[in-house]
Amino acid sequence: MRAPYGLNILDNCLACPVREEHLFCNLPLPAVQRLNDIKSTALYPKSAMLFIEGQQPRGVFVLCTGKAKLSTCSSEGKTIITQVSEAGDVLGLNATISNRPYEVTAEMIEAGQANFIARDALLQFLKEYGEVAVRVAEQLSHNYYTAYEEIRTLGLTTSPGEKFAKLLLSWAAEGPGNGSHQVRLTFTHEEIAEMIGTTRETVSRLFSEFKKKQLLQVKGATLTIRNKPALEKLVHS
Amino acid sequence: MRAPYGLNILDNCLACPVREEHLFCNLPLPAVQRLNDIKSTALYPKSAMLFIEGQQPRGVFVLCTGKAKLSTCSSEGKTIITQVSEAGDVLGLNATISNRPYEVTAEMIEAGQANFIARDALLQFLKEYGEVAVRVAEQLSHNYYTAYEEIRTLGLTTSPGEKFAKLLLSWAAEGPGNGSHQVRLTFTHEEIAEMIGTTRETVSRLFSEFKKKQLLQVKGATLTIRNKPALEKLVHS
DNA sequence: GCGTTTTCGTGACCTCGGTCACAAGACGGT
DNA sequence: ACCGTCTTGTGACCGAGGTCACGAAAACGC
Repeated sequence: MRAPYGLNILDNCLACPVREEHLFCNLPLPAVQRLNDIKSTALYPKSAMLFIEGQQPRGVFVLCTGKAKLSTCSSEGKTIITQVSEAGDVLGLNATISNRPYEVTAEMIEAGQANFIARDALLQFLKEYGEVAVRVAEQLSHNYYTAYEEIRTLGLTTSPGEKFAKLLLSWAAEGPGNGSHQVRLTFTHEEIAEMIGTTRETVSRLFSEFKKKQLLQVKGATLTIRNKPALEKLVHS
Repeated sequence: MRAPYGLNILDNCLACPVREEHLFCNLPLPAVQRLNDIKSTALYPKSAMLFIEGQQPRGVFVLCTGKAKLSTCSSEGKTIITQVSEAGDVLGLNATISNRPYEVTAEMIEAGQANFIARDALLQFLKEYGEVAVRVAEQLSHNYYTAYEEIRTLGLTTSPGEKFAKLLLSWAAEGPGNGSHQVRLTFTHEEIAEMIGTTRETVSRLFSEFKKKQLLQVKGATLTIRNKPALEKLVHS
């Protein structure tokens, strides 16, 4: 099936080749079948908002392809990006389960497909399939861990330099090969600043500084980490 | 039943007068009965550690009375207190569900009773009683919200003054009467500093400053908030 | 191609809050 | 009452990083 944004759409969860890699989708067949019935599939372009902080929860989005950034902002307009979600992540789960407003805004930063499951349908689904409830608990627990990692970064790391090094290492870790030193740089300095809670200028200066120290190299959109041990040392120095 | 630390122990969950007020304990009777069988009750003095960051999860602690602080610390020894738990809270749930090391240290700051449920028994319990799994999901979701609030505080609030004001208001909110302006001050400046991610000296100065500005008053262990609107204004200024 | 908008680099300045140091209370044990 | 330990108050210093300002470079639209 052809679709906009130069992407293919996959309507049938049962035919998803990577289903079993994803915590939430890796369910017994009958459950997947039911899931397939209650979800609605759509493609979202870059910059599309799946939901916005403060909205009443309509349901969850299972990200099938593409990437989304989760952010929250203060009344004065300061924004932090708390997470970048990838394929397999379930967005809006906490809000939907507890029926509280979405605590973040989810915006696509790379076009992709997401399957929406309305709140009522999800709750019914949980009741019918006990194993799904357990899976949801696991997913929530996982989300909590991610949030906790964020707290540790924000609360225990003092200098922007340290946070920046931490971020670079996390990119390297999730890259292909699991220890790759090459990363595609898809964020603006502004966005990076929002991830580590500092200003654009400081991020710019950090890039200069790290380049000068031979810690990294940037060519076009490719970032190469040249001295991983040094970065690691920076983190818990 | 009499017990040490000048406290009474309550062995029987069914006889707990406040059971229904607590998210996790407010279960159907058969489930409570089962819960009562698998838990083991103990009293903990002030400074007792329920579990320590990094330990393999043994199980969860349901706090019945008393208070516990949850904290995490960096390799360099910097510590942040992420939460102060009270009666009804379930500690160590995330680690236990996902079988990852406890992400925080739980230390009693006020002596009290806690019911321990071993991991195996808890998982078995969840399987047998579907409604408990849902309750666990709700609890996890609630934990997540708390964590998120922490992230917002750490990430979006710039000045220590603002965080301090926020903390004071949160104390006022959870005090008796829900809008009480009188709070018992049970923390040292050092601990407060760890809650808002600053230094002891800064907390001391903030107290002086806020007293001078007539925002609050301290007499013995009683803290009185004298100008709540001004504090609120400080928070999202 | 060219004009517009977004993103990036860098210098100058200055404030806030961290660090160090030391003294004064508070509290508890004997 | 005396002494040791823990907690609190405050001054002096200083440096990292936020803010402002401006120009260069890159990306985008047509």
